[in-house]
Amino acid sequence: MDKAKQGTKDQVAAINLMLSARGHRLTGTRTLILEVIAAAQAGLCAEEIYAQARDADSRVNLSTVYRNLEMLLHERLVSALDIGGGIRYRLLLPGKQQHYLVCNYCGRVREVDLMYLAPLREKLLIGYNFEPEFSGFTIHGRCDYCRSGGLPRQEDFEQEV
Amino acid sequence: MDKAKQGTKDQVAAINLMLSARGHRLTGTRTLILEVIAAAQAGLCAEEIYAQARDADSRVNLSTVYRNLEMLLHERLVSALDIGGGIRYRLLLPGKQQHYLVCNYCGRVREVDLMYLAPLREKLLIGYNFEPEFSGFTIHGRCDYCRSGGLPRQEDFEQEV
DNA sequence: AACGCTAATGCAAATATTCGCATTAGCTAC
DNA sequence: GTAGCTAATGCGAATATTTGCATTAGCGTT
Repeated sequence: MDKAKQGTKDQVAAINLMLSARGHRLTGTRTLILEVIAAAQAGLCAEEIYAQARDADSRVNLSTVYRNLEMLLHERLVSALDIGGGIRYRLLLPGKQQHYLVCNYCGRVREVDLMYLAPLREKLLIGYNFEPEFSGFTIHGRCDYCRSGGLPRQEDFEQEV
Repeated sequence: MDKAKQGTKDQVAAINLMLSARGHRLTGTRTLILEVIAAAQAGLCAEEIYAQARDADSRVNLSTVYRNLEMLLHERLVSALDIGGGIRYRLLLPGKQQHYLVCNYCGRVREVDLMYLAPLREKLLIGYNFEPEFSGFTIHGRCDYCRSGGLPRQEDFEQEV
């Protein structure tokens, strides 16, 4: 087994532990779905996850994929990001939190350092006793490029995130 | 004509001006859809907007409603908020920006004062030359009630926002 | 007022997502 | 290891949302 595959397996094992601790059952289909998401470099849409999982086990059903994605989102183990062209899901591992700046004009996406969000967290805690869960958090706006005279409102710009 | 209706008409006229200035055409269907959204107290889902617009003109089509909602979101004239039970749309007027704290555990929603977000805006501008557009912005997390021992993970809690 | 360009519409069909329900299979307790 | 409970699954059907395309109708120009 190559290294990448082993890394995927390890990640999935870790997630399964977490799911089990939170009262979810570890099923074959669920593990399969997790493996597909963990192995992917970029974010995958529901249909892609379904297609790849079905390659491994033809009985896998699309609605099960959707149900698992919903659960994994709720447990904050995957993130969902829509920058046009549908929602794409990716693994959200502890220690490697993901926060995005998404440009409304050209679609470019970049990550924000958590440090930018930390003070907001403190203030929301103090002001509202509200504890934000920033995993997979996205902020929309106008990016450097578009503010600096880049082509405005260029649609359908996509990039690997 | 009663006062509320006049207020709605005024809002729609203001929005139409803005749309026109941005190169959109002012059509009957579009104005109808705007009137429905402006008249509503709470947020409406696409289907509700469709139903009400169709009452006024039976030829209105659901896909036109979706296309207008997409455009209005893009122009930041309406906000979309999903707290379970589907996406609900509402008017987003200048001077009355809306930013929400949404609890992931009980579903409660409350508004955040823009003042909490202002420093983040400054820092994103300085650090990334990124200008956030916070209209209709939502932050998910765990609310006061749920942090203070409220029933955890109570689903399907809904309230007027 | 008529003309031309094309955004916007309505309609139908294609996709995407959710739901109800009978069945299966993890997990716990014995 | 087996029995029982019920979360999770697969399947089909119901909704929700998007898309392609021919037609209509704003709006600027003449």
